[in-house]
Amino acid sequence: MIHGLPSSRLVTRLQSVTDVSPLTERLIGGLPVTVKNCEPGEIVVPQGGKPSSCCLVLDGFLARTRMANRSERQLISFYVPGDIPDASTLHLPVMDHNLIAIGPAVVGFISHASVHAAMSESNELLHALWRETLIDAAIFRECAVNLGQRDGLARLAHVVCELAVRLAAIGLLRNGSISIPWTQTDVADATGMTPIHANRLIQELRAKGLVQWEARLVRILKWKALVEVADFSADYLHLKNIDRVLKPLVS
Amino acid sequence: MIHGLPSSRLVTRLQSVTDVSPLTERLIGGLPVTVKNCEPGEIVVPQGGKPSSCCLVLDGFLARTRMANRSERQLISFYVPGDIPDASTLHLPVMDHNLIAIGPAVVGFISHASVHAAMSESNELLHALWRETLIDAAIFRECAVNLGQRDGLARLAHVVCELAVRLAAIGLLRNGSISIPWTQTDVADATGMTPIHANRLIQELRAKGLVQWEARLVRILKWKALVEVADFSADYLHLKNIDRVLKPLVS
DNA sequence: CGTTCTATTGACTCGATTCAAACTAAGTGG
DNA sequence: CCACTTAGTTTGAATCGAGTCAATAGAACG
Repeated sequence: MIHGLPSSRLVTRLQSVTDVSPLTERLIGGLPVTVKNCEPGEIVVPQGGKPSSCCLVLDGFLARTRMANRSERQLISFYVPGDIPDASTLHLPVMDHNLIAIGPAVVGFISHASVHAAMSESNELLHALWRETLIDAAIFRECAVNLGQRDGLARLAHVVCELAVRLAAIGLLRNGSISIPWTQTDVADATGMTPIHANRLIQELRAKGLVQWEARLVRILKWKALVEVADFSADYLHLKNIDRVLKPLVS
Repeated sequence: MIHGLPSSRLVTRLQSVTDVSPLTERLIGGLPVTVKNCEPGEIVVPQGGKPSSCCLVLDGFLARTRMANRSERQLISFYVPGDIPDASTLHLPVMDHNLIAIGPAVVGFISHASVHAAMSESNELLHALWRETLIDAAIFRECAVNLGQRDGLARLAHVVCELAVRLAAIGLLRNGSISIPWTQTDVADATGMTPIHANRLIQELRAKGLVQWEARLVRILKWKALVEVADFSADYLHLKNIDRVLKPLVS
């Protein structure tokens, strides 16, 4: 459930990176949002489409996917509440990838026109949204490093670490657990391996006592050891107060 | 050698994506540029640094690299003349990766202050630079798809295809060849494999008659077949007049 | 003219995929 | 309420791509 204005999710997210002025917060609060419930697996914004609005994740998770060889799906990044995964359509009309719902999700659509209008009133908002797209890009880069240089177990652990930190940053980490309704096939597509192999590596993480991974709830048991296995550093997420964000994980 | 103003490289690049108004062109021409020659392998902009200027590639090639496991280097993307690889520093102060020179390169530094000043005079320029960072992000995404889903030969072919199209788009493709002073180790780091394996796959591309790969000159012999092997589509580069760009390659 | 960097080749090993199949959980409809 | 379907997870065995180790050959450079 979403309390208060849908757009408060966005404010929370922006505040995890930088301070937000009252003016900008008011402008965001004034944005007209069309809320939509999405089915698990639903294509929220399709590749090849030319959307005239941006989509803001309000609840649940989205993911960015692109096909290779007409059948292999690479999952490039996950999106959590407060993220605007298709902010790129403000300046690149055609989507070159899909945005899909991982499990049931709630999104809000905000027309490009109203976003542009708000940005013209607040330079801070403009820079904040640009910055969001840049952090998104940093996540893609880390995804490339992950897929190109780390072995299977590290890739898997890295995805868990990133999601944990991003959820912690917006206050959605519960009991040191991330609750995301992904299937092992989703995990496999995110880590560039087969579902069979993903399954075996999940078992290995469990056997090492690093995580508790039951159904779709992943509880982090040994954060430092997991970070070590994952070769994870949160620098690329460009969060402010990173120590405070990590505190509930380190314990 | 660079003819005319150094910044004309940037105008050429921007024009490959969208039209550029005379005002914006004039503003770009008025940007103060500090030119610097870079040694092969030199770190042009270091990870962890907080640059106060943007760097514009004038001649030669840069590459974006990030380390994994304290020793493995992933090469995420190449930069060609006209690109501004660190435009992200306009809004994210800390570099989370390195920019290095592939072979000798010439870059121009433009202070953040003067870029911001120019953007405040031309909304078009602001949107164009934002768009540049978004296309950069699209290249990272494709890099992730490449590393995660394609086999070695396809990854290698894909890197060649992308560079060929990007060079063609700014008129730097000569005789259907790309002339880039990379080592096979650079190629290996870009494709997520060992130099030994990169060498074997380069030989395979040669054996299939797709490319002529001698020293650091890669001539494309069979574009369509190479695209087929690479599973390449230029959509993610968001170029205008893509057919005209591809013409010298298809022949 | 030796030193260093780069390219190439061969043999061996191992991680990851493929193929095949069993098992669990959750719906669905008769 | 129970067969039946479907989606997801788990296990095993065989194969193959890619990495490692080792060594040589060539090119570039001071």
